[in-house]
Amino acid sequence: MGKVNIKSIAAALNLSPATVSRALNDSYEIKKETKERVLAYAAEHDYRPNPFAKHLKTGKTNLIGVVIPFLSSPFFLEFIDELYKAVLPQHYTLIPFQTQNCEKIEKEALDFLIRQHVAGIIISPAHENSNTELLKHIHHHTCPVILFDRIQHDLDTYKIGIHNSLETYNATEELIRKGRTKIALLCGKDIGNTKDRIRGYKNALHNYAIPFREEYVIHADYQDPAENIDNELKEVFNKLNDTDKMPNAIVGGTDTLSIKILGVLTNLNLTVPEDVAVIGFTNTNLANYLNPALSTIRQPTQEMAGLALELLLALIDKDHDRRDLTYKNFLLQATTTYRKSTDI
Amino acid sequence: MGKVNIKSIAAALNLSPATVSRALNDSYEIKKETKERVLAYAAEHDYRPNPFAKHLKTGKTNLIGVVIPFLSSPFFLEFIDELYKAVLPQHYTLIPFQTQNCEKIEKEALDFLIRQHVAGIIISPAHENSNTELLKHIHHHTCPVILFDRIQHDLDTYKIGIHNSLETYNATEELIRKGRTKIALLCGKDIGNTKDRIRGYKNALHNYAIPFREEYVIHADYQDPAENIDNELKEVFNKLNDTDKMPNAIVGGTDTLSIKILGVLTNLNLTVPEDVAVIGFTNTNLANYLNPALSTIRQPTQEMAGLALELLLALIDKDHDRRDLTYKNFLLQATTTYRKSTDI
DNA sequence: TTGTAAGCGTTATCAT
DNA sequence: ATGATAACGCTTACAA
Repeated sequence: MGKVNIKSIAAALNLSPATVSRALNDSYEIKKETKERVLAYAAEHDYRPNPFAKHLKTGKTNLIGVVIPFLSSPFFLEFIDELYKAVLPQHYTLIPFQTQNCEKIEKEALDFLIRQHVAGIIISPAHENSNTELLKHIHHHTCPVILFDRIQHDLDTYKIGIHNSLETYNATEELIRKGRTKIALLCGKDIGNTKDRIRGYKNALHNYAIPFREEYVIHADYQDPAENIDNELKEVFNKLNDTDKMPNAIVGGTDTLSIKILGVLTNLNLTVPEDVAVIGFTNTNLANYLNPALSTIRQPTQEMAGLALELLLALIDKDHDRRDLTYKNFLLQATTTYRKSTDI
Repeated sequence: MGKVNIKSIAAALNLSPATVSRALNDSYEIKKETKERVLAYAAEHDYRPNPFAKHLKTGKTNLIGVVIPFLSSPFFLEFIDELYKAVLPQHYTLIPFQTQNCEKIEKEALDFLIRQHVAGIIISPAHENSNTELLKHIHHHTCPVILFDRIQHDLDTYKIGIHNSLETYNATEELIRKGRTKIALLCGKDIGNTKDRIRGYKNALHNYAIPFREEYVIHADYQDPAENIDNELKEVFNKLNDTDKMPNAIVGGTDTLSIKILGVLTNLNLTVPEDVAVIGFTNTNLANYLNPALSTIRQPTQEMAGLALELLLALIDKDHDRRDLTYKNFLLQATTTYRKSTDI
C-alpha cells in the first residue's frame, strides 16, 4: 500500500509534479488529454490530496469553527445539524464547540480554533458582548466571524436571528386574547436576546392596558448546572404559588426552560392549559409528544444555517479588509404553532 | 502583525530553528536557560505551532473522528458531549459525523475522516456489520477504530456497551411483577443491539410462563425521516387498539421511540401508566419533565466516553500491528430509574 | 549543547 | 503545455 501522492502519480505517468498538480486542479494550461490521464490514474489509485500540505502551502484550511452555548439545547442542536447538511456539498469541515454560557470557556474555544487555522467562525456568544475585543481582533485580522441567534453584540459583522421582540409580542398577545392576564415571562439571565423579548412582552401588556409586574419576569441563570436551574424554577414557582400570585400563563423565553416548566407545573398539581397556559421559544421535535403538546415559537434553523454558511463563505473568498465592509442584520421569520398547551 | 513562527523566534533570539523547536518540545538536549528564553519569548509573542506543518512532518494529527447514527438521539448526544469533555485536557480535536443509520453515508464519513488523516475513530455503526471490510481495512492499515453502543460487528477491536439482554430482561421482569402480561417491545430495525434486547425480553416472558406474541415485537425503521416513524408508530398502535390487542406495558428499546410513544398513547386516549406502563432505554434529561415522568434505563455515557477515549489513545500511542492484539468487550452498568410511567 | 540541512506533499513562480 | 525549483513551518538525523 505505497502512499499515492502527486509525486508518485507524476513518476507513474512520466510527468512532473507541477503538471499533475495543475491537472488535478483543472488548470486551463493543461491539455485535455493529460488531464484525463491524470484524473483517471488518480481515481483508480484512490488518490487523496493531503489537506495539511495543501494548507501549509496556500495558508487556507477547509475548517469552520462553530461556537455555541449548549449542544443540549434543541435549537442549537438543530442549527448544528442543519449546518452539517449545508456544509457537506461544500468542501468544509465543522469543528463545533460548546461554551456552557461561560465567557472563559468561550475564549479557550476561540483560541483553539485560531490555532487550528479555521477559515471562519460562526458563533452565538455566551453573553451579550462576551469576548468582544477578541472577536473583533479575530474578525479583523484572522478570519471572518458571523453571529447568529444571540446577536446583541458589538462586533460589526453579519448577524442572523429572528425578530425577538415581535415574536414575543405576538405570543403574549395571543395569551391575552385568550383571556389570560397574569402572564409570566421566563428568560435566560444575561443572554443577548433577553432584552428584546422583554421589550415585546412589555409592549403587549401595555397595549392591552395590563399592568407590568416585576415578579413575572423570571430570570434563570444558565451557567448553573442543570439541577440548579431545576431547583431555581421550582423555588420561584412554589413561592408564587404560596403567595397566591401564580400566573395563569407563561411565555417560555428559552429552549430548555419551556420544556422544564411543564414538569414544574405538574409537580405543583397545576394543569396545563386549564390552570396555566404555556407557550415557548423552542425547536424541539418532541413538542408534539409532550403532555400536553407544547405550543412553540420555532426558529428557522435550516434557513439560518444556510444563510450563515453562505455569508461566511462569501467573506472567506473575498479578501477585503473586513473593517471596511458594510454588514447587515438578517431577521428571519419564526413559525408559531399553537398546540394543546395554549388551547384554552 | 508579522507571523511568529519557529524561524522568527530563532532569528530574534540568535538561535537556530532546530534549537527553538527542541526547546519548545522540552528536549533533554537543550539547556535550561535556553529553554526558558525560548519559552518566555514564545509566550510573550503568543506563538502557536502550526499543526499542519507539524503533521506534514510527523505524519500524525490530533484529530479523532466520531461516527454516530444521530445527533438528535439523547444518548448519542450525551456521549459526544462527554467525549468533548474528556478530550479537552488531551490535545485532540473531535470531528463528529452522523450517518442517519445509512451505510452509504457512513462510508462517505469514513472516507472523509481518512482524508483528514485522523489519528483514530470511535464509531457506533449504522447497522450490524455495516462497512465491515472498510472498517477492518482502516483499523489494520490506517488508524485504530473503537466500537461503542452498537457492538455487534465483525471488526475485531475494543467494544464498549451495556449488557442489553440483561437490562431488557430486568425491565420486562419488573413490568411482569407489577402484574402486566401484555408487554410490547419497541425496537429499531436492523440495529446491532436489537437482537440482544429481544433475547432478554423473551427470556423474561419465558421465565414467567407468559406466551411470546410476535405482534408485540415492534420494529421501527430508523432510516425513515422522523415523520414516517411517527406515522408508523401511530399506525401500529391504532391497529393493535382497534383489534383489541393493545398491550398494557411497553419496553422502549431505543432512545427516541421511548419518548415518542408517550405522545402516540395520548392520542389514543390511553393513560400512562394506568392503561399502559412504559419504560425506555433513553438518556434524556427530560425524562423527569415528561408527563408522566418516564422510567428510564440509562447508559453510562460518561464512563463509556472516557473508556473509549482511553482505549483509543492507548492504541494510537502504541504502534503494534493491530491485527495481533487481543481485544476485550467492556459491558458497563446501566442505571434504571423507575418513575411515574411505571408506577402502577 | 547547538547548528546544518533535508524533507513531509503541496502549489506558485519562473523558465522552457 | 510542461518542467524545474523554491517555499510553506516544522522535526530530525547528522555534524560540530
